[in-house]
Parts: sequence; structure tokens; C-alpha cells
Amino acid sequence: MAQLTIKDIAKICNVGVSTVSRAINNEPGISDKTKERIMQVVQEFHYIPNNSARNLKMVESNTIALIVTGIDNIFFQSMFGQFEVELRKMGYDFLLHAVSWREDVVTVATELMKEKRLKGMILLGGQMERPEERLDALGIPYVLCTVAHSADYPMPNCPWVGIDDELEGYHTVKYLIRMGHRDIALVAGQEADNAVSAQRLAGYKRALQEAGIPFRPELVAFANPDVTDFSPENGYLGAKKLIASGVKFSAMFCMSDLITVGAYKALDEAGIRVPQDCSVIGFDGIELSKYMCPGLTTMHQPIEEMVKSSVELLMQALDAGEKPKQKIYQATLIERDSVTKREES
Amino acid sequence: MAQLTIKDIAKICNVGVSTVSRAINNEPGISDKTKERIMQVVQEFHYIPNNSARNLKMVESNTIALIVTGIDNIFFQSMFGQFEVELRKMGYDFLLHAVSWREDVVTVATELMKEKRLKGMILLGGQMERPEERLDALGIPYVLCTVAHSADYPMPNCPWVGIDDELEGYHTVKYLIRMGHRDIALVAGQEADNAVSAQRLAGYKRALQEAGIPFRPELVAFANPDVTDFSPENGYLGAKKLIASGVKFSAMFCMSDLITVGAYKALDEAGIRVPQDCSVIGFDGIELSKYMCPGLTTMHQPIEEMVKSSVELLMQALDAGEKPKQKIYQATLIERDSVTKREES
DNA sequence: CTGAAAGCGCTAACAA
DNA sequence: TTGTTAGCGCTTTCAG
Repeated sequence: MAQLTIKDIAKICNVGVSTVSRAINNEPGISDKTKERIMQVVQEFHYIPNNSARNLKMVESNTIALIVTGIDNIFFQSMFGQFEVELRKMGYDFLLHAVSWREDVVTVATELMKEKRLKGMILLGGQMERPEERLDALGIPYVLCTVAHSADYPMPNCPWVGIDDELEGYHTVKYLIRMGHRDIALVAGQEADNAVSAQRLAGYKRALQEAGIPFRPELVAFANPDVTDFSPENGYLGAKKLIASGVKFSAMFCMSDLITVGAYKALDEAGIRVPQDCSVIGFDGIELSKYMCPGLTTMHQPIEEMVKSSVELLMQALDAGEKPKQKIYQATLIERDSVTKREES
Repeated sequence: MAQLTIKDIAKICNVGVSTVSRAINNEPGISDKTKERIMQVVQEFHYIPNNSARNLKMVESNTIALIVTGIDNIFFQSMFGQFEVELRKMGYDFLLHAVSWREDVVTVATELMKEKRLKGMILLGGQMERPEERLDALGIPYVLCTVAHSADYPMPNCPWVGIDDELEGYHTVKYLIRMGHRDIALVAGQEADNAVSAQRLAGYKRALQEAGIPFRPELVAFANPDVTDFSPENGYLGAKKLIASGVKFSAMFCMSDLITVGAYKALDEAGIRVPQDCSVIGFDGIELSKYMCPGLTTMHQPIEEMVKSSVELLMQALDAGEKPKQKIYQATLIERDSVTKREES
């Protein structure tokens, strides 16, 4: 079927193209009768307008894009739906766009902005160093949500929502120490990772240091470079390695909840009971953590609030051209049954 | 910053727009010198072409879209990456597009096709009744992958890749029966679901009937309408309900692996051991199933092959205009430790 | 090798 | 209330 255009519809209906345009866009200045007649033809012939032409012509759309780096990350996935709801609630159209690892986020964002005449955008995930310059040049409001930056770079000076990974790593380990643990194993991301994993590791070290416990490299298991960082597989392999190495530890900090499920398995296979023989703490507070056996104690990222804040910040920038703001959330400890107090020996 | 156009670049470089076009698109018929000069300006000014204008003008792109209904379904999520790899391997550009539940897939697909001048598309997930008519009208090759259809409608007569849910439900339960179980509980999707969940339920009933075991409604737990079908929460609630009701069962069939993790929890809380007191079998064979304790016995959907087949079918249609084909895969049983033989009593 | 000019399908002035 | 027309930014003939 040759592609139907607005001209064809106009011809069929014996009206001008602008009349058809008015009909399909629900614009005023058209009689109900003609409108109805046109819409009937539109239905009958299954006419669907070409968005490229539309976007090209339109001065501005009503769309806000969520640009996601790491679409296979379950943590981000749980945010998609919420973002859509919040954004629609504010009266905007919602567009989800995945950027693959080979692409440059800012370039993709720019393309998308031009293509769709975006009103604003939220960048979710990934890692960026000094993005504000290029992003500001875009000329539309944006918010970074859970975008990592390496330790070498300062927190970007632009709208940013997320948690402080170093601080939360610190809090997590501090909790373990408060529970009497001193030999604390760590299942981390890739060693080459200089962002999230590195920051939480830094927090781990700081907590140790503060408690006068020397840092021992043999207690940390990095992810194999060919294994997904925050996956059960990494947890399994990491815990396995730790156990096999023979180092003693009474607690284990896994950098994500998904990691803990693999760690649970390795521990189970080795006959090490959680939490009697080894306490385990996770990170993220995903739904799954609640259903593990034993229930996982974990640091919960306030996803809902982070989403709401991101949208709010964007709205402020949209409405008032407000100055960039940052919202750094605290993770909250969810105590379940995987961590126990260690008796003094 | 006012949006930079190709004209601006042309002006800056003192060349015609077509020359700029040739440069940025790597087309022949341009001297290396001018090209280099132009590209330098492009870099310097961060010029990025407007895709809408591009798409509008271009007769055809090289893009194949993956159109996903249910982007938050972990089963589909695990396919994204594979699809991208396979499609790129065949030399196509890849585009992931999420369709929300409120939208009509075929409409979205049509819009996208017109907008991006798609070469072909793969529809992943969702449920469709008699889609072939409207889809065929699009005039570009397509493949349905894991698209459900209700029992009221026949398998669509078009390229289709997936499993036969009724058959696999049957096989699953048959295996349980072969292992000596007769009182088999079922944690299903929503009762109103007339597709995947209904089909697997039908298979469950058929296996029972074939073995001369009467179907007992009190053994099946449907998902609460306000709970995600194939989630841990559903598994927890469902198993809890079953246990509380006091019906006796020696095995439990959960319609997804994620459901089993909630079920494990409910069983654990009730002091029912898996598999000694109750066998549990899952469905999907996701990575997680391997790391559960005890290791989950489950029916594994051959995801990799399904992805490859989908791409293959599309390529055939693209290259040769081949007739529609279907590829129905069998799930394969992965035996781990959650199902045990029931002794005759 | 390069530039001028004609649209792609649509929306938004402007006329009628 | 309607129709005519001028572009949106780009690619692609077609001349030079």
C-alpha cells in the first residue's frame, strides 16, 4: 500500500489539507460535520500522520523524554512506570529512549531534542564527567537522575537527583560494625569501575578506618570483567572466591540486592548459614529482597521520591527557569533477618 | 543557542548545503580536503543534524525496530541486548521502542514505520487477536515474538516465534505427575487473563485429566487483580492463600520463576520444606532460578534461539519476500533440586 | 567535485 | 468555516 498522506485524505474528502490537519489535531475552527466526515475517512483508510513531518514543522512539542543508559538495569526499570505516571500527571507526553553503551548520551540527547522538539528531559543512569557545559548548551531544562560520576570529578553543578554512594557505602559498613562485625567481606563491581562501585568501596574503607580496622584487600571480591556487575552470577562467583580463599569474615556487604542472591547460594553450598555464621547486607532495597530467605537486610534507595524529585525539579526549571538544584537522598536501612549481632569472642 | 542547521554550517564553510550533506553522511563525490574542513566546523560547533528532516526526506532507512509491549517484564528485558547484537550483526540499525499498555501496538508500529521509514520490525510481547490483516497492510516485513493470543483466537497466520503455552503447561504438570504427584497446586496469573495464564492453565487441566486426576479449583491461586501477575508478590500471596486454605498438595506449579521466589518464602514461613514437603516447579528458566536455594527446577524457554529465529525470519522476509513462517519452540526441563519424587503411600 | 533547487508530509499563517 | 501557500531541515537529482 502506497503511504497515505494528508493530501490523499484531503482529496478524498474534497477539502483542503489544512482542514484535515485541523480535524486530526482536534483544533478549533472547523465544523463538527466536516470534522466527522474527515475522521470517518481517516478511520476507514487507516490514515496515520507522519511524525517526522509533524515534528519538523512544529515549533515545540509537549514531550519530555526519559533517556536511559542501562535499560537492562532492574533498578532503573522499576522507575520507568513511575516516571511515565508523574510526567503525564503534569500534562506532558512521555517518551522513553534507550541509549546503548556505544553511544554518547549527550549526542543522543541532542539528536532527540532536535528530532522531537523536546520540552525537557531526564537523563537516567550512566556515568558522566562534567556534562553541564554541553547539556546547558542544549537550551532546554534537564535533570540527571542517578547519573554516576567518578571520584576524579566533582558532583556536576546542575540539577541532579540521587544518593551519595560513598556516604551510603560508609553507612552500610558502619551499621555492620555497630553490629559487632570487624571482618567484613565485600562483593563489589568491576575493579575498573571508577564510579558507583568505587564510591561505595571508598565508603567501605572510610568506615573501616574510622573504626580502626585495617583494610584488607583479600576481603574484597571484584566482578570478573566478563560478568555483569550487579548480578547474581557476580555474587555467586565473588562469594565462592572469598570462601575458597579461606579468609575469615563474619559479615558480607554486597553492592546490590541481586548480588546477594548469588552470595546466598554460594554460602548455602558451603554450609555457611545466614545470618548465624555470616551476616549479609544488600543494597537497593528492590522488591525481591523482601522475599529472600532469610529476608534480606538492605539499604533501600528511595526510588519513588527520587522519581518525584526529578520531575519536580524539571517542572521548576520549566515553569520558572529556576537555578539548578540538587537533591541528594539518603538510603534507609531496612532491617530484616540476614544480619545478626556478633557476640564478642 | 539557536538551533544550528545545515545551512549555517554551509554558510560558515562557504560551500553549498549539499556538500555539507555529503560530508556528514560519508558520501562519495567530495574531496577529502573540503570534507575535512567541513567536519572540523561540524565538530567545533557541535552540529547535529535533525533526524526528523532526515527521515522525512529519505526514501528508506536501514533501521529495524524492536517494538516492546511490557518493557518492565524481565523476561523480555533479557532479550533486548541479544536482539540488538543480532540485528547489528546483519548490518541494520537498531531501535527499541516501548509501547505502554494504553496504546495500540499496531498504531504505534505504523506511526514508527512512517516516522523512521523502517525496513522491518519485530513485535515483542503483548497480546493480539488477528493482527495479520492490519500488519500485512503496512507493507514491510515483521515478526511477532512471544506475542500471546487468547484461546478464542487461532494462532495468527504470520511470522511468529514463541512457545506453545498450553503444551508447555501440559508438559510441566505431566512431569510432576510422572514424579508421583497427584495433588498439584497452581499459582497462576490473573483470573481474567485469557492468554498466557489461561493457556498454561488449560495445559495443567489437560495433564490432570489425562492422568485421571480430577481438577480441583481450590488448588489454583489466581493473582490479585492489583498485583503484578508474574511477580514474587503474587507468588507469596498465592502460596500463602493455598497454605491457609488447608488443602493438601505435594507439588506446586508456579507460572513463572519470579513467582516461585515468593512461593519459596511463603513455604518457608509455614515451615514447609522444599522439596521434602512440597516440590516446586517454575517456568521461564531465568538466570535467577539457578541461584535459588534449593536450585529451582523449571521449564526453560530457549530465549537465545527465539531471538535468533525472529531475526532470521525477518531476514528471509527482507531478502526473499518469503512466505510467513512460524517457529514454535519447546521449553526444556531444567532439573535442579526443587522437585522430588513422591513415594507412594 | 560542487551548488542550486525541488520537494519529503505536515502545520500555521494568511486569505477568502 | 474553509482553502492556499510558505516553509520546517534535510537529501537528492540535475547542471555546472
